[in-house]
Amino acid sequence: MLPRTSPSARNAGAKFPVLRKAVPVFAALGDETRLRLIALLCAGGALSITQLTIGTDITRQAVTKHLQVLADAGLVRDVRQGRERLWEFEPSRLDEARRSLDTITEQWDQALLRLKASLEA
Amino acid sequence: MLPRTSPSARNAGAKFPVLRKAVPVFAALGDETRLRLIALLCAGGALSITQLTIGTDITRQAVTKHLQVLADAGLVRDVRQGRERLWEFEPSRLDEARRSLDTITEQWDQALLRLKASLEA
DNA sequence: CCTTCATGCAACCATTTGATTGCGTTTTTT
DNA sequence: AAAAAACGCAATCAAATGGTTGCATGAAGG
Repeated sequence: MLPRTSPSARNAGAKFPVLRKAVPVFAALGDETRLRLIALLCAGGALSITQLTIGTDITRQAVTKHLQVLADAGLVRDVRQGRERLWEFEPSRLDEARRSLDTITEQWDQALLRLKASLEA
Repeated sequence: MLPRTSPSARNAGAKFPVLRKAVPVFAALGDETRLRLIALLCAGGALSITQLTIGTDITRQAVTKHLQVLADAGLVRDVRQGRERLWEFEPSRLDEARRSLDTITEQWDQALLRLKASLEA
């Protein structure tokens, strides 16, 4: 394996810095519990940990950890208010993620166009 | 914890079946190696496992496993050709994922509008 | 035929992840 | 001041994940 001739690996790797940045966001969204949290915060404004725990079958600490993952990905933000800690949705990173998907789709469409052109030539 | 009164948990859970379907797709995209594979297949057409391994610092078997994850998420498809197994990008699930992000953003925008309306009232 | 190239399969390993329990701290509330 | 509510921290644990090595298989090519 690993032949020294590299047929079609064209400088791949440092090719998509934008995509790279979206990795933690996708990872954070790739969990049912976390997607549910996002959906809740997105529709219901700022909610506390206790409120977000209600209706789930996991503990408050588990919810806390998921919120931390979402916060690390920049998808939510916490606001301390008295003895409560309210969490709210932060849409900017999600927009970036969607633009990443757009980029991939564009690459794909352009590849299809090139293929089509080469067939017609 | 877990007070029996459920303040703002409004029937959450079975509320977003569409989002639920996107979970494995996001999970598959939430890895740098796999995003790189997607980008390669997206730009370069069908490639073999050996070709996809070139330029990486991981083994062929590791690449195989990542391809399997992508295939389970419906993001890639394999086509056997002689002794080679070519992998190609499959755009439909990615489109679904983008629509999921759109749904979340729409929910958010509507929530903002409701908030604005309630403030003006 | 025999070699080579591309892949498949299985065992194995370290780390990460999702979740728990127990206890301590900080605000409210009475 | 004392009780309760909301939360933080740390230890712990099982399962999933990402990766490896070793060997078997299957198709091309000389």
